[in-house]
Amino acid sequence: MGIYEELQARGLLAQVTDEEGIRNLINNGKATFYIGFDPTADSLHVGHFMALCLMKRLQMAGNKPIALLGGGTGMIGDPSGKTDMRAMLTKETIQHNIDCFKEQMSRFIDFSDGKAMMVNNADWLLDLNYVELLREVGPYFSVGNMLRAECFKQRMDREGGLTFLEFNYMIMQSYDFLELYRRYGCNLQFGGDDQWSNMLGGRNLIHKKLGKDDAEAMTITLLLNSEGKKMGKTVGGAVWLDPKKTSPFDFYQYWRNVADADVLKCIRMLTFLPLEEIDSMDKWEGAELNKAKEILAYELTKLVHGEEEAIKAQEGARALFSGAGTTDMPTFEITEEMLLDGKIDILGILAQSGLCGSRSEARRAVEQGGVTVEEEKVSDVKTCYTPDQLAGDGIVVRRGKKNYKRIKMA
RNA sequence: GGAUGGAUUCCCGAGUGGCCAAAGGGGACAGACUGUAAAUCUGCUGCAAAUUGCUUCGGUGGUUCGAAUCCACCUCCAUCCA
Repeated sequence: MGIYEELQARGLLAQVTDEEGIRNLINNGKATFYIGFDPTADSLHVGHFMALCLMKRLQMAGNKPIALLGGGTGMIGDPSGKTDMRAMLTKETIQHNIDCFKEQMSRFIDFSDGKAMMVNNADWLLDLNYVELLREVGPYFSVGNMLRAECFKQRMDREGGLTFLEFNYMIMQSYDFLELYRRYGCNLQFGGDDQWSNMLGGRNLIHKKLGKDDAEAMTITLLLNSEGKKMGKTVGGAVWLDPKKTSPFDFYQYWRNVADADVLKCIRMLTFLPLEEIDSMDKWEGAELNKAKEILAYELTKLVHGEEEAIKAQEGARALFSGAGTTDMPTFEITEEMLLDGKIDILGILAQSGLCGSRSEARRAVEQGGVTVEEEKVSDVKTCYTPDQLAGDGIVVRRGKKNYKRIKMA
């Protein structure tokens, strides 16, 4: 089975410009392909992770990846799939984000010996001259076609509208493809399915401008959960790959908690487990799926944070949820200033430690029976603790089912 | 530039002088049930020294005993016209 068939079997492919052409290209390791990353934050997140995995798979099949960092396009902001206009980032922020991305990426992709490249489109986009650009690519874009693109149509109907700045994003991205084609012989572009129209723009530009028709495009299925929402997002924001922004434990828990309906899809799309093994899991039902979730969480944590962290997260989670020994958990230290009359009440502990957002929230949690200390339910909001009780290993405070913290004196 | 309609709590959205910390829904959170899932049911959802007090309805001033609500100016947004 070639890489193309494998990608297909894993459900990763959404749309392709030329099935036979692309199959031939990547199965024989003849593709030089690129994926763009917009440096909108200082860490990659789960959405990027899929793209990285794909790059890795293709690289293993002998193709050459180009990671394109959007230092130039980041100055504009992609309107695709966005309700609101993106905040404009400063040059400095973008550069900082690019540096962070580079570091994280090099852990997944092998950049040695020219096996992969990393380029920044700021190198060619920032120096463009407006009139020259217009003359060079302007004639090849039909405004009618652009407006027909789904992403623009949606934006036009929504509040906020579409600005000229964003409208130009497609042109910039198309120009990228053209430039990479010229410079490095890049003949394939990958991207999220929401990028489809932008990618076609590039392919089209190469065709019309250079008269070449060997540039292809291909999109990855967006990872949606069974409710149709993008995965990798929590209320608090994205699930990051940077352990400082999303701890390995939280990362593990995110995957441990996916809905039944989504487990197998995630395993198939995100892990490197052999397909036969995954197929055998397909039959699992009910409580057995819990095993699959553990596998998913473990495999992904291992890929992103390494085996050691994955084991730690798994053991920590098992210990916590079986109610047994709770070795590894976040600790919060109470300082002298937090004490009142030589003690601190439960509301203070909850609010100070971050287990609750405010004392009022803490009060509610206690009143509803959602707070336990050392596995004993706390029912009185006035319960107080003295430094003696918090000495040594302190106490384990839990809010709800999944939020634990060890509280002790500083 | 002109006309019209808007801005309410995490989001959508009601409220058009006191009964308003502000209906309803969504989401989040907590409880029950479970499998760390889903569905369902219940509670809860500004802050605090908590039968009370304080701060909130785009911004700034004003009218009034009393303003999310009325007036003036300003900012931003949408739609139509140019």
